[in-house]
Formats: sequence, C-alpha cells, structure tokens
Amino acid sequence: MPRNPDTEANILSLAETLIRKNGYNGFSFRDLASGIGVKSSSVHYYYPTKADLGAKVARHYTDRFLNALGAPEDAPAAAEGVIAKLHSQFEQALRKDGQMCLCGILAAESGGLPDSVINETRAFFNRTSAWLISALKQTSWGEGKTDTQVESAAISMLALFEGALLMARANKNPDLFDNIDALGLIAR
Amino acid sequence: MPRNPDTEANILSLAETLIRKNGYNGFSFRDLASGIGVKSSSVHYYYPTKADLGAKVARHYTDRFLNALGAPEDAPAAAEGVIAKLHSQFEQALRKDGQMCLCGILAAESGGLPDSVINETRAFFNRTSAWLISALKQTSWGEGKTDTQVESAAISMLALFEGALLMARANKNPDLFDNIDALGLIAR
DNA sequence: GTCTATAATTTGATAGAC
DNA sequence: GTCTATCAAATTATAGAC
Repeated sequence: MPRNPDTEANILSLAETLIRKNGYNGFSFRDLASGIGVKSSSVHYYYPTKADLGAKVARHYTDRFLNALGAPEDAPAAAEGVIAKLHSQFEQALRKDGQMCLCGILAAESGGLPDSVINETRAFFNRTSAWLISALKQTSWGEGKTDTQVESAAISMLALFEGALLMARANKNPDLFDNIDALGLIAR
Repeated sequence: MPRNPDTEANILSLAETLIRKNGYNGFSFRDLASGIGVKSSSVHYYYPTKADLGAKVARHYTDRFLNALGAPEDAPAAAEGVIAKLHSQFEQALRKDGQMCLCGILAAESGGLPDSVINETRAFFNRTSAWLISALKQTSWGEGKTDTQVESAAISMLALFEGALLMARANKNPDLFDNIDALGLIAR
C-alpha cells in the first residue's frame, strides 16, 4: 500500500519529541496516535513494532544532526570554532523546550532497550566522534597532537556536552549549558 | 506495624539496580517483588507508590555517594587529587556491571518523572557540586580563581563524568571512561 | 491508509484474610 | 508483614471491515 508521507513524518517527529522528553519507555503508541489525530493501529501500519520506530527515530535524528554539522573539511579552521559549532548544535536541542539529546537519553536507558535501538544510538556517538576527530585534526591545535590525544579530546568534548545537557535538564536551568568550560579541553 | 529491615533494604537495593539498568519507567513493582522473593503487595507495604520508592532510592544513593566523598575539608590538597577522587567514585558505579549513575539516568528521564523524584535528583547535583566547589577552592589551583571560575570548572567536571558514563554505556566500553581528559578542565 | 474491535499481557495500586 | 485476590487502566500488537 502507498504511504501517507504526512502521517509517517508526523509520527516520526512526535516520537522524537516524546522520547526526548520521557525516554523510550515513557511513551506509548496511543500517545503518538492521539497526538497526531489517528488511531494506534495506524501507527503500527508505518512502524510495526516499537523497536522499529525507536531505531528509525534514532537514525533520523543522527542523520539530521550530522547533516547540520556538514562535512568535516568544511568545519571551522580553528579548534575554538569547531567547539563552538558543536556547542551550538547541542544547545539548539536544549533550547527547544529543554530537551535532551535523543541519543543521550537512549544511551542512559540502553540497559533495557532493543538491540536495533542500541545499535543506532551507538552509531550516533561513533559518527559524531568521527566528525569531531576529523575536524580537530585539521586545526592548528591538532597539528602537534597524536591520534590518541585528539581522540581523547573529542570524546571528552562529546561527553561534556551530553553531561551538561543532563545537568541543565535536572536543574531546569538551560543557562548551565552555556557556562561549561569546553575550551579547557583544548587548553594543552 | 514493625518493618522487616531486610525486606525493606532488599527492595531499595534492587530498585536502585533496576533503575540504573533500565530507568525509572523500565521496571515494575512485580519485577522488584519476584527479584527478592515476595509479592508486589509487600513492596507497596514499604513504599506505597512508585514515586515514594523512586525518591527514597535517589536520596539513599545521594547520601551514600556523598558519604563516600567525605567532608570537603578532608579532600586531597591538590586539584588533581580532587579530580581523581571524584573520577574513581564515578568509575565504581560504571564497573559494577556497566551501570549508569542513578541520578544521571533520572536526570535524562526527568521530563516525565514525579516531582518528588526530580527534587531528589536535583539534590544530588547540588550537593555534589557543592562538595566539588569547596574541595577545589582549597587547592592551590583554586587560589587565584574567582568563584565563577571555580563553579564553572566544577560543573563542567561533573558534566564530563556523567556524559562519559553515558557514552561508555552506549559503546559498551568501560575503558572509554578512563580515557577522558578531566585534567584539561583545570589546565588554566 | 485508516478505522473498529479486540486479544493477551502488564501495570500501579487496594482490600482483606492470616 | 506477607499473602491471595482483584481492580481499573494501560500496553503492544493483530485481524478484518471499509
């Protein structure tokens, strides 16, 4: 059967919002259905199981996130600029009504998630790490550094942003995210 | 009625394990009951509602965490030592079969949690931040710094550790947690 | 494609016996 | 204190009409 692109997109979009708000175990197919004005059986028509839906939401989110970052070759030439770019990318997630990074909350819950969802979550971190490592290597900061040093800085930076989102959320204070010190990670 | 301290403690302990594995929405009273060999009505006898239980688990975890850190005055004299102490505290959480920090996962889910649970989660971050700020101020690194600088470093450090737990978990690779660069946050 | 209807299970929670 | 029994509601998912 042909699909209704609007319904399909609405489901994906609302599912992302709800997961980022309440987590994978914090929403139901009926929440989705009533939110977009259909019945839950229609949601199953597009996404047979919750695991299917979760994996596609994660994949969609990751593609969008990396697309917004662009090619690593086009990243800012200075390490400070690279950090600023990633920072603003994460900040947009937070400002859109205090939401977590989708894959941050999925990672936190990952102990009990379907494998397909976990795999997509891991892909987010792998792909974002790879972008950051490439981008940092091109900077003058990256010139004198070993691969291990750059990788450590990249992973630390990602962790810092994810953790800051977490804390900003717990404290219901988005400003907390602005006051973190990511530049320290490239101070040496 | 008098309480059975063993049952009460068993419930609290298993609840912590399950939340750290699957999140607040990822376990049921029946999971708890069957895990410790009682019926779910007995769990309700000690903790009338899930919100009661969640809040008490969080409070218990926070007390234990801060008790292990000790008084800020007794913290290591060097900033590097303070970092190492907090790092090892978080690492223990992870090594005990890849678990999240309890309040890290609660913070991630906080969009849909009962207020009492959110309040205890926030208390964890407030109390741990306060410990870290006090401890850092006593070090020689802290001497030349303004309050704002120390606070920013402390919050960044906490965020870095929480985020690193998240990523280590998503990647099923505890080593990731060891390779983060927390020292960079006091490099300047 | 979306609906109604429903199956099968699970959930948080309570009443009352012992 | 712990149990049996049960409730009302919610959950994921499917069958089949239109």
